[in-house]
Amino acid sequence: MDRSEFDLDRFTPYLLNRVAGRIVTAFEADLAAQDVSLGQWRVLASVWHEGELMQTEISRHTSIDTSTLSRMLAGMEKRGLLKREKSHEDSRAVLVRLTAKGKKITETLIPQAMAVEAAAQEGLAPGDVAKLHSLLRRIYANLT
Amino acid sequence: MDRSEFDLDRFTPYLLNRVAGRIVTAFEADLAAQDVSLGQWRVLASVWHEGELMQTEISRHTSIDTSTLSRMLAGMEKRGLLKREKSHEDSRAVLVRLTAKGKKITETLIPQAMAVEAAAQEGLAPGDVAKLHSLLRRIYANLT
DNA sequence: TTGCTTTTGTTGCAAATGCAACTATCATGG
DNA sequence: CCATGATAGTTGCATTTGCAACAAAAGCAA
Repeated sequence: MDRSEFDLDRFTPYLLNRVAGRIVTAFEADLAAQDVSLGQWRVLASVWHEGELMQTEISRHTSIDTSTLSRMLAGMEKRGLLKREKSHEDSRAVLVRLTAKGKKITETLIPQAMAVEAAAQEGLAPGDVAKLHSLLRRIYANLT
Repeated sequence: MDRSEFDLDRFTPYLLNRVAGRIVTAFEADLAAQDVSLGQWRVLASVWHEGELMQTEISRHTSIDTSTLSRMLAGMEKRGLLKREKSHEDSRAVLVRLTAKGKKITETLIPQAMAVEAAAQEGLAPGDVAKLHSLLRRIYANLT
């Protein structure tokens, strides 16, 4: 097989992964300042955004395995970032909600995350961000 | 803070991560068929593409920590996928090269990876892929 | 109702991960 | 040349991860 037939620099998954890695790196200091791991941040952002979520839904939003999530949420609850309580409609399910402390930390991190996003998108032409989002959503849908 | 000020569905890092996760999922069966982990695939693809790489360079390409990589490469070498030999120019460095077996497995996976990419990009207008790559490269450069 | 399947969440356990500490080598400034 | 700092790689060790196996609850079909 010839090398030119597979150029990593034109391979979408590679480019995506590379960018995602850089974004994480750029955000790591902010996370560390709040003593929050990347996974925990994703949980906080998801629950903050949705208001209330079952663990399975968090898992789908964050791609974190449910077993990992179970233990991660236990730790976050012990630390007082969120609380878990059994759902009334489905007594298998556990509903996760942020505490005031969890909200506060999340709302500290959100503007910092948006600053990283802004830095990442600096210099893009008007409409480029919308185009990027549109393409990413289409790709996501294609793989569903 | 108002919920509308931070919409995950318009947050670039979230969209990127979501897409990356789907791509990985779509490729997992192919990887499992070769008994290759995601990290190992990234190593194989990088070394195949470059021909020969130092471990540090592999780490930069794949975002895999050097300590993890050290052990991962040892395992891959034991399995016969690659070989490591000391560099002559810099005797600290270890040069990694694929064996015939490693090349063969990689060249089995490459077309499968490209098929996943093609499925992901299905229905995109002409020029959209180039536009996507261009945006991703710009974002990457912004965070360097 | 009963039996079978699916879904939600937790835990055991082995493997993977990543930070520190360390060695060895190279680069640079006096 | 030597001294200092930077870089490449490995290993120790504690934590994290994720696959299996499991329990409990819900859904569904007959």
